[in-house]
Amino acid sequence: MLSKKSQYAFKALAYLTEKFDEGPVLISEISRKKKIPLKFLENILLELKKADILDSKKGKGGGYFLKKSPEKIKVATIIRLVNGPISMLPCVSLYFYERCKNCNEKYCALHDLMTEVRDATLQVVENRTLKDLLK
Amino acid sequence: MLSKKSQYAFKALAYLTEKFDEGPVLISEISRKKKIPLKFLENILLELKKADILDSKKGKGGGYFLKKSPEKIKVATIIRLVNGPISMLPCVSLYFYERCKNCNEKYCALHDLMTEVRDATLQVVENRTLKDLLK
DNA sequence: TTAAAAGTCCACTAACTTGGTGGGCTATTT
DNA sequence: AAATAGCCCACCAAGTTAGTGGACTTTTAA
Repeated sequence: MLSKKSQYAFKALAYLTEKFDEGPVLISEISRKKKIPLKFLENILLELKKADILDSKKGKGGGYFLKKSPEKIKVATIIRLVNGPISMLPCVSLYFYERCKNCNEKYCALHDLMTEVRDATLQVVENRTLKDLLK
Repeated sequence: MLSKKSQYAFKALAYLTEKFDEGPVLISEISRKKKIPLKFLENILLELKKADILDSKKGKGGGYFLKKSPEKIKVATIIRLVNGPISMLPCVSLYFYERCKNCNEKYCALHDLMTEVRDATLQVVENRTLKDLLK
């Protein structure tokens, strides 16, 4: 399951996607409109900024905004960033790979099955962007 | 990600699938062969028994065994039982559904996207059984 | 030049989950 | 009755999640 943090991140990003042409948006505005605890949202947006998804401006007229256009930001990227691995096992993860002890990957049926699951999931999240979060 | 508990459960079930025709298998044997902490495994097997996946016999010659034949036990069932929801959001879960506040399901794009992910995942795990964990 | 606006950073916390462990009890077989 | 093997209860340490509080820095505009 996605953490609440991830859900907040998606809500905030959807909002910033809506407002993409309107310049910086206040944290407090996002917090109010999307009902996300202000300080928690602050942390989330900062993290997204450090990951080069968002940029910000300080002082009057400041706020947060998407660094790239919404159709260039994949849903998969956001999940990995805020939520962590998409795969069900470390040994089938592309971005968070860890070798599994007591399981020879070459002959492990669970490994193969979870690779299929991973690919089915990626088929969706790698081909959807923030733009698809709008209707 | 699947918890260690889930990974242990799958390893144990794979072992019991191998030994399906050979009568009850000792917890201690599974623990030894699959390198799963004994007491932890005890809890897991008991839980699987209570969920009607396994059955057991006490006393000499006792142990655990699959209650149904391996090809009748779906991977999806085990995941839901030991790990929890397969969906990424409660509001798209079939077995652990919870309404989401601040998100009108009728018009929520994230909801739709996560429904797609869910279906892609189910396509795999609903159509594989314990038998497929063997090679 | 200074006050207000707005993001940045650090540190702390309560509650929950995960991955166990220990010890005794109960049922079954020989 | 003794040995075997699962059942059950309760507890624990470490990590994660979902926050909160407070001070600091940068930018803008009066």
